[in-house]
Amino acid sequence: MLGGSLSCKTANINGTLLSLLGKCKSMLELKKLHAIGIAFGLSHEDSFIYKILSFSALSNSGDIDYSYRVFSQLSSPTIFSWNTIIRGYSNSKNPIHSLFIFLKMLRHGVAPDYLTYPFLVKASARLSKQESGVSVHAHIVKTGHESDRFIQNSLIHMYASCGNIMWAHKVFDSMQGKNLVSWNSMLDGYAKCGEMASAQKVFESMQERDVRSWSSLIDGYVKAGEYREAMAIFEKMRAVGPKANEVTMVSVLSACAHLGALEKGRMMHKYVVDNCLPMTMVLQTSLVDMYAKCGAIEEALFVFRGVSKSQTDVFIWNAMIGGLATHGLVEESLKLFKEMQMFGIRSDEITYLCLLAACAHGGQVKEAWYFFESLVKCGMTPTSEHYACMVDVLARAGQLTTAYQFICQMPIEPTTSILGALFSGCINHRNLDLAETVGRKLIELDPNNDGRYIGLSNVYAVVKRWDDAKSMREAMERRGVKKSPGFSFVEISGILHRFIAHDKTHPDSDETYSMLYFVVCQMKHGCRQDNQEENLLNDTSIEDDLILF
DNA sequence: ATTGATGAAC
Repeated sequence: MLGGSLSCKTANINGTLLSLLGKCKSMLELKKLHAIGIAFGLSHEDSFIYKILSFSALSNSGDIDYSYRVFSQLSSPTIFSWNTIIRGYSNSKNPIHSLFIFLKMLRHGVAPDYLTYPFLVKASARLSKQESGVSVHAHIVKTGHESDRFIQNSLIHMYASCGNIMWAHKVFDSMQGKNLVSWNSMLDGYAKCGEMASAQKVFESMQERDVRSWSSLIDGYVKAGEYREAMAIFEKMRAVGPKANEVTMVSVLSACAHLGALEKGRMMHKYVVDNCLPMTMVLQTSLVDMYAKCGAIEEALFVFRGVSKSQTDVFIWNAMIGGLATHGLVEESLKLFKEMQMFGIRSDEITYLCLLAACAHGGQVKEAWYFFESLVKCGMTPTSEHYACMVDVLARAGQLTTAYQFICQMPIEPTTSILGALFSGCINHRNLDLAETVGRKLIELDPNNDGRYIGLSNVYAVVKRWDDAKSMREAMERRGVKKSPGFSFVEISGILHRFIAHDKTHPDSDETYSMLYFVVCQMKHGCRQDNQEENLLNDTSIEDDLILF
């Protein structure tokens, strides 16, 4: 009788705690409720433990490691508890832990069920670890779960994420009753691998398309560098497709950024606001990046300043620091770096790359050395890009010998970007002997890059070694290296204009070229517009410059 | 209780 009344009281407390846990918002609250539960002897009550596990493993404000500590104290966890932990880790920063827990589970003699596998496959996908994905797949076959639609969909995605489109397709083809997720996973797989013709085909054969189908296609075009196509698909989506969401807009903004399409970018920003799309951190980063890349650094700063700094991550700081750096606002970018440290945001390799780029733009050699050294001091390993940036700093500043020595004592083999930076420096500072050595090495390393032959040929042309210049062009032709024309875009009143080097087909071509001469002339002499052509014709050094740049 | 998407530097 007495036991009965006690357990009745516990049941009441349990009920109250369960409903409070349902409204829980933070780990702090959860821990308080957990403590109360333990005090009232509920630490072995299944429903109570499940709530604790699920919140800490799955909610956005959760803490999977806390969840795991609670889990470890259970003497014989149910399959639900195992799955919760595996699921939590599959979404975490360390998806590999899902696989460790899976092993533990097998050793405990607990059989995974149809819900365990999608999480394990997802963990492998997020790790891009095909080997582990295949092991999990083998378990799936062995335990007879091969025809589960959720499992098949996650397998398609996993193989596609690992770059194995063939196997993704095999699973897809074997499926009975494909649904939208199956089609989207296949489409996204092709888009991620840059096989846009196939992605487009899948997209067109789909019976039904949702916002993810459209977003995957747009993002595929963006990743493939086909920004105009991406924008065209977005316009089509606006006309006949579902409403875009914040993920779609991230890809679209990236396309605008690469095109330098400021007006379009502003319109996309307006689209986000007008449609009340959630202003996520990722979206804000894309906006900052878009404005910075389109030359609207003030607007980039405006968006950046509007972000509540308590929620920032390293991405948005890097975008802003990098944006300021490319705008030549070196002081500001270094100041922002200090601010970032004040907010306790840990800088990473990319931050240092941005800082080194800033130094390259501002000619700050001393600061560059400082950053390069602190990168190493912070326990990071400089990548070839860091070396390339450092060489760029030295080469731009004319310290060609130092740059050369720096390259010689690197622990890695010089890449083409490292030597390319030195090569440009040699040309800019007219060290044509070193330019020749480096240029020849570059061609040896990268015989299919047309720019290297042309660059070296131009060097010979400047020193009037016409035969050598010619032989460079011939070597290029002999090896079948295709000349890819340089081009750029400029956006005027929302219309994108493309300029190809030496192309004169644009209706305003004459005017453009006369402006170009004017600008070059001004840079050279600060001369006035009325005698520009005369000046230009009389000055052969301008021709040298036009050849070299 | 399950599956599918997005950001920074070159």
